[in-house]
Order: sequence, then C-alpha cells, then structure tokens
Amino acid sequence: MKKIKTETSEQSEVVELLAEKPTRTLGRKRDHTRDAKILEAAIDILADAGFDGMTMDMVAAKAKAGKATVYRRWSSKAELVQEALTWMNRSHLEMEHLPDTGTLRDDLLALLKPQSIEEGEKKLRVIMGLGSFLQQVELSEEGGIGIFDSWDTLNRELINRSVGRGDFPAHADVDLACQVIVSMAAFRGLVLHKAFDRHFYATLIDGILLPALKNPQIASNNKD
Amino acid sequence: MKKIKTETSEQSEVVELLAEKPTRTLGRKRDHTRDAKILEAAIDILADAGFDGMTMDMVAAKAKAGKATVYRRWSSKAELVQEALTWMNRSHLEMEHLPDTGTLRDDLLALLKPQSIEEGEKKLRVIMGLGSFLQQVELSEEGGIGIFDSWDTLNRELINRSVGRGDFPAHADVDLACQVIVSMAAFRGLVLHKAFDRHFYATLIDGILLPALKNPQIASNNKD
DNA sequence: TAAATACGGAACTGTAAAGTTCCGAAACTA
DNA sequence: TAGTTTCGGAACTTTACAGTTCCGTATTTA
Repeated sequence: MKKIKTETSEQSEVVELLAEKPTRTLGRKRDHTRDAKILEAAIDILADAGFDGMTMDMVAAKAKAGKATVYRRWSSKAELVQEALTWMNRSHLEMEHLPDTGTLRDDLLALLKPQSIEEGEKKLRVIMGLGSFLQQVELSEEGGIGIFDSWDTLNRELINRSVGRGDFPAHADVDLACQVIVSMAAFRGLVLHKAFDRHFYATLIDGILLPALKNPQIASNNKD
Repeated sequence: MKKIKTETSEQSEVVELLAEKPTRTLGRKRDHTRDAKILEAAIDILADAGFDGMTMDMVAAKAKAGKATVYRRWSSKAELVQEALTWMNRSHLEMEHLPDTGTLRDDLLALLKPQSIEEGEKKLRVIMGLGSFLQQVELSEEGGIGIFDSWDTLNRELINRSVGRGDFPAHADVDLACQVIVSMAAFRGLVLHKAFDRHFYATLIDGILLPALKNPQIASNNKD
C-alpha cells in the first residue's frame, strides 16, 4: 500500500518507473504458518473482549508476532477481523459420517458433541462482541450469518432425511425448524447465559421441534 | 469513580469529615426534565452507533446539554448507559386492555403493533451495538437483560389465558413457547438483520407455536 | 557473499474520546 | 443581595490505541 516513495537518493530508479517489475523472488519467504496463529489469536481475543476491546497489540502478543508482521498481512484491524471471521467459519463438515440412529430425535442429539457445544459458544461470544463493527462494515454477503452454517447444514440434512423416510409430512417447514434450533441456542447462550446442554436440547426437540414438524396443517410459506 | 482526591489545599474541611451534612437546600435546583432528554439521546445514539461508537459529546450535543450536566448525573459512560438501558425498558405494560380476539393466534399478532415493532427494532439495535460493553459490565441482575421482559410477560398472559379457555392441553409448555418467540425475534434482528414483521411472526405462530402447544405428548419438564 | 525480504520486538506518532475544569448566565435560598 | 448550585458551552488534560518506523537477526536467491 502507498508504496510511492519519493526518495531522491536513487535517481537510477527513475528509468524503471513504468516497468512494474515486483520481482518477488528475493529475500526471506513469508511464513504462512504465522497467518493461522494470528487469526486464531484474533478470534480468541474477539471472543472475550469484543471488537472494540481487542487491540492489535493483544493480537500480536498472543500470536507471539510483531505488529509489523500483522500489518504486513492485513492493512487494518477491520481487514484482519474480516478474515478472522471467515477463517473461524471454515467448516469441517463431515457429511460422510452423519449420525443415523433411526429417529430424528436421537440423530439431532447425537450431533451435540461436547466439543461442538464449546466451539459454538465461542462463536456466539465472538458475534456478540462484534457490536459496532457490524454497523461499520457490512459483514460479508447475506447479512452476516455464515457462522452457524455448519451446524445448520447438518441439522437440515438430518431433518430432510427424516422427512424423506416419511416420519413427517412432506410439507414440513424444515427451514423454520432449523431457525428455531439455532435461534434458541444463540439466545440461551448470549442473553440468558445458560448452557445449551443435552437436557435443554431434548426438551426443545420434544416440546417444539417434533410437534411442529408433525403439524398436519400447511403453514404459510416463510422463506424469510 | 476514583474520587479519592488527595488535595492538601483545604485543611479546614478535615474537621467536618464525619459530619456528612450535604445541606442540599441551597442554589439552583436540578432540572430533572434534562435527565430524560439525556437518557433518550443516549438510547438514540446507542441504537445507531453502538456503545463504542457513542461518545459523551454526541450525547450532550443531542440532548442540548453540557457535558458537565451529564457528568453531574452519571459519573461515567458505563453508568449512563446502564441507566439508559433501564430507562429504555421501563415497561408501559397495559395489562388492562390486552387484545382479546378469541383466538391465541390473533391475540399474539395484535400485540405486534407497528409502533411496538419499530420500538422493538430500535431496542434490538441498541442491544446489538452493546457489544463489548456486555462483556465488561454484567448487565443488571439475573444474567438476562430484562429488555424482553415486558413483551414476554404479555405473551405469557395471552397464552395462559388461551390454555385456560381449553384451547390447548393444560400441560402445554408455556415457558418454552415464550422463549421461542423472544429467541426468534432476537436472533432475527441481531444476527440475521431482518425485520421481525407481521408476516414472519404469523409463520412462526402457525408453523411452530400452535403445533407445539397443541402437542398431546407431555414434554419433559424444562424449567431451565 | 551481497541484496532483499521476513521475523519478533520496541519505540514512536497521531488521533479520538473519556473525563475535568472553567466560563458567564440563570435560578434558588437565607 | 450575597452565597450557592444549576445550566449550556467550550477549552483543557489524560489515556488508549491504530498504524508506522526502526532495530538486530534470520532466511532466501542471485
């Protein structure tokens, strides 16, 4: 950025002004394993300090990097956060070994591994702390979800499979059901500060999700 | 905050240290109509700039007050915001004239007045922008925010009345149903950045709430 | 082996905003 | 009417942090 450099010491370069030869093959190579360390540090700090509570010094320190190293990769805090969020949402979807217990209820519960709960709560804290950042920078496309896509996709897959088996009417509103799961998890974590644990999830499934999916009425189309 | 003040200029006061006589009857009286103006200004700015985007100068300017006037009432930005949030949630619960259309569906929808939608969205934007503030200061008691209490109470009233009429089984999980409403509204506003409008609410009621309440099964106890 | 670029670390600059203090004017009380 | 507290407004101080620059060292290519 802004590499105009009005130096007068080297006049010999004037001739090459229009050459535009970056000649990138020189010097020490950039260590791209540092990228992940820095992004990870950024996510950690975002999770428990929020966007405005996070300083570039914190990130650099946590990643054991110099600030110059950070700014060599991302030209601003906003850019770093933007990419950190993308990195956080890189999904390791393992569609191959989906749970298959025979009932939707147990499939959904099987997806709730302790590790995924912990990770999900961390993501929630990150989003929660984004606050004013979201008002400055329009977060990626689609209004900024993407963060729940991974879980949401798996849930949708399980429910669709169950509907396909004939467990529920074909007109069941799968989208809305998926929204309920994610919304309840988020609200419970962010606002109520309670864990989205197995017991609560079972109550939600039995008391809300399954009855809603079983509903013989055709609910109006919801698509947002 | 940090009002220790180790001044040495006035030794005469030392004698009265334990007197504690504010003698408040002197001088111009504080104009308490300014309080509301300032709190309202704070809420407005919180709504479209967030906690960290809001400056005390903005608040003072918007309320046409001096900063000294603000700090005479609240000793810090955090304190001001704290009270502004409380003030925002002062509920004008009009339990007397609850809607009574005869069906729960229409009662719930009737509660969603255009004015309350607009107000609700403003509140959501405020919460959205709270971001890091929530991580610093544990907001109000009970872990929750209380911002949804007003609406939640009315919803619970309507649903209970409907259950009392015999529209739904007596074992219907009213608490959980209320949680669904509030959670979906919050998530939709905070994360999806979409309006919680009449159409979506109708879809939610028809597709989720009513089927869940109608559920003949006894769901496990959920009480948190 | 020399030039170029990377690294972690630290010092530095510039700016924005929290919080304080002072001003002249207004309002209240003894 | 004199002393006290309020008001809006503005100037001021202090602090924190984004972003830049420089250092000594390590790594890579020509």
